[in-house]
Amino acid sequence: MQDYLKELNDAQREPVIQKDGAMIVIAGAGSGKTRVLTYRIAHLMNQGVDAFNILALTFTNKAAREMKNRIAKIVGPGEAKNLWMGTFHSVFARILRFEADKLGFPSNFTIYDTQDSQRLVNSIIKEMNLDKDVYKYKQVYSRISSYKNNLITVKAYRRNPELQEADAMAKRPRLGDIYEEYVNRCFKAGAMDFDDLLLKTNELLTRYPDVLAKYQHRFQYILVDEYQDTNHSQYLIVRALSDRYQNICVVGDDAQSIYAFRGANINNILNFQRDYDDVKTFKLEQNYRSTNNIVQAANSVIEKNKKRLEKVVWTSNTDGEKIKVHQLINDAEEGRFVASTIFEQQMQNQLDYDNFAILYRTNAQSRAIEDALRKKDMPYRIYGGLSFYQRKEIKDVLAYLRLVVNTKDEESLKRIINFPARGIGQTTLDKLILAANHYKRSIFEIIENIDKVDIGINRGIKTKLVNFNNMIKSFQVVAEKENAFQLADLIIKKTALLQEFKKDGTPEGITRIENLEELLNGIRDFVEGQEEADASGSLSEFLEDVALATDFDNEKGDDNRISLMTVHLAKGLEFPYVFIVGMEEDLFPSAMSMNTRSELEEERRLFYVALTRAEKQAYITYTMSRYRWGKLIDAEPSRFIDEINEDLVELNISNDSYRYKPQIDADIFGDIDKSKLRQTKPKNGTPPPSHKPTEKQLRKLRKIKPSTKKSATNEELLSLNIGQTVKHGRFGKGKVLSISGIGQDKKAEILFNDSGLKNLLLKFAKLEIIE
DNA sequence: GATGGTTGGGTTTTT
DNA sequence: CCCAACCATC
Repeated sequence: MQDYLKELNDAQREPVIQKDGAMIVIAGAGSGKTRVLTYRIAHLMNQGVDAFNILALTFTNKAAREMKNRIAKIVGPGEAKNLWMGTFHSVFARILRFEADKLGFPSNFTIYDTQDSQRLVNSIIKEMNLDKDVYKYKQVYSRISSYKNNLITVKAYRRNPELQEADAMAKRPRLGDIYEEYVNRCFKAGAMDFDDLLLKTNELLTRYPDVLAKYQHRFQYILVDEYQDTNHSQYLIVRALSDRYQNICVVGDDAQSIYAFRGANINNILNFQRDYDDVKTFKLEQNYRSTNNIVQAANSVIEKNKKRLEKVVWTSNTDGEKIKVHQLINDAEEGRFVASTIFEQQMQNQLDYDNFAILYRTNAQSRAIEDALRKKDMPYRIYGGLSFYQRKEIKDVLAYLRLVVNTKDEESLKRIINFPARGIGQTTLDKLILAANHYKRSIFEIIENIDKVDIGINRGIKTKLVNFNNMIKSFQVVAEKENAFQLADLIIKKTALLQEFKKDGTPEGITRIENLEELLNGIRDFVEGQEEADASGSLSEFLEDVALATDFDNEKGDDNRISLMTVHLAKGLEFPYVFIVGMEEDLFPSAMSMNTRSELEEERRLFYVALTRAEKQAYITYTMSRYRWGKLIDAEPSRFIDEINEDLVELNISNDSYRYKPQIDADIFGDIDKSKLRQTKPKNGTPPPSHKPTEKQLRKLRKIKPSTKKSATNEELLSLNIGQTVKHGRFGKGKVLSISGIGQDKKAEILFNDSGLKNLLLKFAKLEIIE
């Protein structure tokens, strides 16, 4: 029964069996943190704690789901079902729906995403006739967001002269007014933004002691993962809920705190000992994930940070390969290098593509990589970036659904009132908004009563508004008796959204149509899943799932693909082979994060996270120039590369790359893209910028040993015949069964005596021909 | 007054 | 490169 305890080392077991009280687990990268959390929960249940009384806050919903499945295997599926697990946002959104009336919100409140919020801020700035060059909506929004995350309500802001002065100094004295109007408008729209899900939870728990008591009693054991990335608002929620029983277990790693930009407060983890009585501290320092070289390289980097908790991560794993650093001429070459290296590794070692991850600092970098992978027909999946649900066509359909559920949802209404075009333009909309603000009603209520109010529009437009109203009303009737899938299907047909996208006929239009189909499938899956689970399957639940879904939540099971994502998204994940690309000054570390020491330290932690994702091998690449906003920009290697203990690095600066030589390997695959060639060719005869290696690089360069190849030459291998016997470094002796492909693409199916049947690309396979 | 084409300004990281 | 804002056209 308790066999699972044997699967833990001593350090891991201690926090698992420590049942009560406050405890913090400082868990180094790859030290089995998830395992500890999982087993701790299972162990609590085995000791008689009811699943209903356990709350586990994780970083992604996917992490929660996986943990739940693992727990179910130990304690049984029926029990595990009742666990409360999920992200802060999704857990408290659920609680807020239940208690919404206390805060004056409808229980089917809409969740505004960042775009909705920013658009609202933008229209408020316009309505207030403020200078849009001074009041930049994105900046204003991020200011509001940070107030909310620090629990500075409008009231608190008004009471705080320092903050007001700071905004006045930044020439934005009206920021408080915008903030106030924004909050009012969200309230009127029956909408909460991401930050509200935490802020309003705090409000709920503070204003209603009985509600607080209820949830304190309910959540007798609380666990928080990735505690280093909690912000003040989240911190206060955890404190409040755990205050009664003080059975709180937080897990985190200060070295992996990378979300300060969205309000995460590293002091939450640094000061945990002060916040609770009699805190037990545990440390997990043994890394099971990575080779010793990777662990030591990561250690040598993070050492440069001043603000750290005492902790030494070590491993008993083998040294493995060194960190391989490669310099490339530009971002296109970088993409090609990564693609062919993966291809080579994959063929040589017969690996699946899902062993590889490509990590970058900014989403924009994915493009060059994608191009390279697509050309070689290598399967990949991009996480994050513009997520599926943020795409225009998807948001359009969702806006209809959102409006049906909550007609007060102003942002959805604005989005679709004239899409597809039905002759209700900006001027009409402005008048509607004016009237809505004047009568203190929602825009939709004005439309409903368009006959009774005079807002200065002509008959023709009035008719159009009445038609719009009738259409939404008819959708509502359908929503009453049919499920979400049938409604969405009807909306797409009735509004002629499909035709709208069909008529442009461009490839983008076609993907949009495909996306709409995928959305419908997604809704159908949701509805069916809910029916199976005997859940209500309501439309608003679907919309909530969608609003809070991370990209990992839509994982399609058996994918064998290369993963592409930002370093931020890679936190908590691991891959045998990791490529960290774009390691350049101003990119990683980002140019925006080099002003203060603490910002730079966060970038360094980010690099630490990137390195420690790798199990077997980490590659780092940087370019000498890259396209940024369509312009070629000179680049310099990142300072972080130099910070890795140089004994653990293998620096590869090919001499070739100093001469201009595009398409190094394109001919191998016979797929030269001429448009790209033209693009990279130096214009008006100017030679590309020359880059001389720095002194330090040269020193490292000299250390690189020449590669010792004794395998057969390319030509010999390409003329390999069926029946010949060959020897491979890892697979041993084998016989060629068949040959496929032509030229450089030639592959051989080889039956190895010990390793079985393998399919090798001859170009890369280091084979010795025996006979 | 709505619509569609063009331009110009901004671009870190995410729930 | 992508989106908001502006301008000319119907």
